[in-house]
Amino acid sequence: MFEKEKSVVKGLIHNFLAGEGIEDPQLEFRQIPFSGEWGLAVPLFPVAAQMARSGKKVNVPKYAQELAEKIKTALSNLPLDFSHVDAVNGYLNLYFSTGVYARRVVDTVLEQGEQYGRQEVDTGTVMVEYSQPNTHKAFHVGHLRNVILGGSVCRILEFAGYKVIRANYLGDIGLHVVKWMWNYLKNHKGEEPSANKTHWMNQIYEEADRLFQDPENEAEVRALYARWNAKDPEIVALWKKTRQWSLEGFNQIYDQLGEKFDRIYFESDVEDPGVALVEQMIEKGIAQDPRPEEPVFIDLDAIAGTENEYRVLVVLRSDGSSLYATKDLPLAIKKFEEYDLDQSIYVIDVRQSLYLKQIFKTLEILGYGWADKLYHLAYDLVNLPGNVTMSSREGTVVLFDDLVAEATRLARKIVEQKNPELSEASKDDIAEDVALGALKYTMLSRDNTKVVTFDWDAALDFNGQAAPYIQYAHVRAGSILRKADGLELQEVDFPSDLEKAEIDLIELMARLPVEVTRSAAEYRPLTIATLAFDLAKAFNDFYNTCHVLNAEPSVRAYRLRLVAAAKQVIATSLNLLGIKAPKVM
RNA sequence: GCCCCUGUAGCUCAAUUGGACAGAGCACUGGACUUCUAAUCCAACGGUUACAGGUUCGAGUCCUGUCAGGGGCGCCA
Repeated sequence: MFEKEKSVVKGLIHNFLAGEGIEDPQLEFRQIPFSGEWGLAVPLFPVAAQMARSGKKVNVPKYAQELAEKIKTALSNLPLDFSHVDAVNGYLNLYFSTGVYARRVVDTVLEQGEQYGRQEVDTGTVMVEYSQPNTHKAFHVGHLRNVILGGSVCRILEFAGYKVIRANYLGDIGLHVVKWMWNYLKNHKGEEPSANKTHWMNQIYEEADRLFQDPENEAEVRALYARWNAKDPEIVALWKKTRQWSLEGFNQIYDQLGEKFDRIYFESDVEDPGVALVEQMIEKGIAQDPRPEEPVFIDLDAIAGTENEYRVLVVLRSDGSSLYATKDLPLAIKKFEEYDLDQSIYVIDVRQSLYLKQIFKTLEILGYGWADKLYHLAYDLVNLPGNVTMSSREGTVVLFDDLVAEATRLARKIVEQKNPELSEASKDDIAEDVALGALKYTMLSRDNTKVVTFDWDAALDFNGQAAPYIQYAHVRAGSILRKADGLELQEVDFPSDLEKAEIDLIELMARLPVEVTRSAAEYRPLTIATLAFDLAKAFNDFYNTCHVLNAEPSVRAYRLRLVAAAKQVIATSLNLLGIKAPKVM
C-alpha cells in the first residue's frame, strides 16, 4: 500500500549515503513497534555493519544511531505525506500523517471490498491433495485436522493468486473394505445406511474388526478377499454400491465443513498402473526383485550415493500385491498428465515424511523433471491428553459427528440464552457456525508442526482466543451498521488526532495483504488465524472506547466507514480460515 | 545406532524469519452493564525462552554439544 513512499524514501537515503561514501547500502523497511503512530522504520545496523566489515573501526550501534541522526537532518523537507522523522536506537523512523494514512487504508478496504487483501503476485497452478479418508471407515478428529488445514491452505493460496485444484485420494480397496463387506453379507445383508452414513458405515466396520479376531471369521474374510481379487461380479457390485454410500457420507461431512473437491482419485484406479510401473522399474534395474523370498524394493541410498538418507523403499509385496508406494507413484504421474502443475502439495501427517521423501526421490530417479515440484505439507497429530494417540481398538477415537453434535448442542444453549427472540432456524444456523468455527480455529491457531492435544473442555471453550470471539466482533460491527442504516457512507477525511483504539484497528487492517502473501508462502493458516484474533480484539477495544452512532456527525461519519472496513477485513480473514461469519449471535 | 519434529508465564500457544521493552488466551485476584449485543472491556499477577558453549553490533530465532518428550527407519497404511 505504500510502495511509492518506500521507493521515494529509499532513493533519498541512497543519495545521502552515497554522499557519505557508502555505496549500495542494505536498506529494508520494518514496522515501528510502538503503537500510536504509523510509520516506516529503517534499521541502520546493517549499513553500519557493512562499514565495520570494510575495515573501518566503528562501534556499530553508535554509528547506526549517528547515521540515523544525520539522515534525519538531511530529510528536513519531508516528501509526500510524512509528518515527521525520528532517529532512535539506530533506527530511522518516518511517521505518516495519521489522518492521511487512516483514510487511505479505510478507503482502500471499502473500495476493494471482499477483494481487499487478494494478491496477484503468485501465479501458477497448484494441486493440493488432502483429506484422503478410507472408505467404509470412520471420520474422526485426526481426519478433521487434515481437512481443515488443507481447506484453509487452498483458500489462502487462491487468495494469494494461485489457481488451486483441490484433490482427494480415497482408500477404497484393501483388507478393511473386505472385512466390511464380509460383515455386511453375514450380519447386515439388505440393510441400507441410516441418515448419518459415515457413522453407520463405521459401526459395521468396527464390528467386523472385532469379529475378525476370531480365526474362523478371519478365514472367511480371507476367502472373500480371494473372490474380490478374482473380480467376482457379485462382490465387485457390492463394493461399488457400498463405496458409494461411504462417498455420500463423506460428502455430508465436506458439505458441513464447506469443502469441495475438484478431482477425486481412487486407490483402485492406480493399483494396476502401479504394478505395471514396478515391472518397468525392475526391467530398468531401478528396482530389485528377489521374490519370492523378499519383496520388490528400491535401494534409494545406493542409487543416490547417500547413506541412511533415503533408505530402502518397498514397492511390491513378495506375493505380488500392492502397497501404498505401488500406488502413490502412478498417482503422482497421473496428476501431472492431467494438469499443468507448477506445484503438487500433499497434506499428510508428519509420520510419513520419510515415505514421501522416498516417493519424491524415486520419481526423480525415474526422470520426471517435475519431481522438484512435489511438496509434503506435514502436520502433526491430534492426540489425547497425556500424549495418548487415539485408537479405535482402545475406543478412544473421537468421531467427527459426535464432536460436532456436542459442540453444536452447547453453542445452541448459549444462543438460546443470549438471543431467545431469534427464530429456531436461525438459532440452529448460528449454533452450527459457532461450533464448527470453534473447532476449526482450534486446529488452525497452532503451528503445523505442533501436536494438537484434544480435550473436550478446550474444544468446547468458546471464550478467549477462539472463533466465537472473532465472530462476535463481526456481529457487533454489523449491528452498528444496521442501526446506522440511512446514513450515507461517504468518503470523508480522518482527523489526525485519532484514538489509540482506532489507530490499532487500522494498523491491523493494513496488514492483511502482507499476511496473505506470507501465509501462502509458508502454507501456514496460523498467521491469518492470529491476525483475525488481533483484529477482533482491536475492534472490541474500539467498540468499548469509541462510540459511533451517538458521536457528533463529523466523527460518526468516519467511524462508520472504519466499522464497515473492519467488518470486511474480519470477514475476509475468517473466510480464509473456512470459518463462517454470522450476522447475529 | 541413524534421521525428523518439539521444548517460551501454572496451563494452551504467539513472536513480522537475526532487530527496538519476548506478547496473547485460559486460570487466579480486583473492577466495569440506565450508553451501538457483557459470547465484551479494564487493571493486577505471572519469564534465567530446557541447559552449556559459540557466531554476531544484536540470538527465543543461526552453529556445536547435553538433557527431556514425540515420531520415523525392507513386504502397515
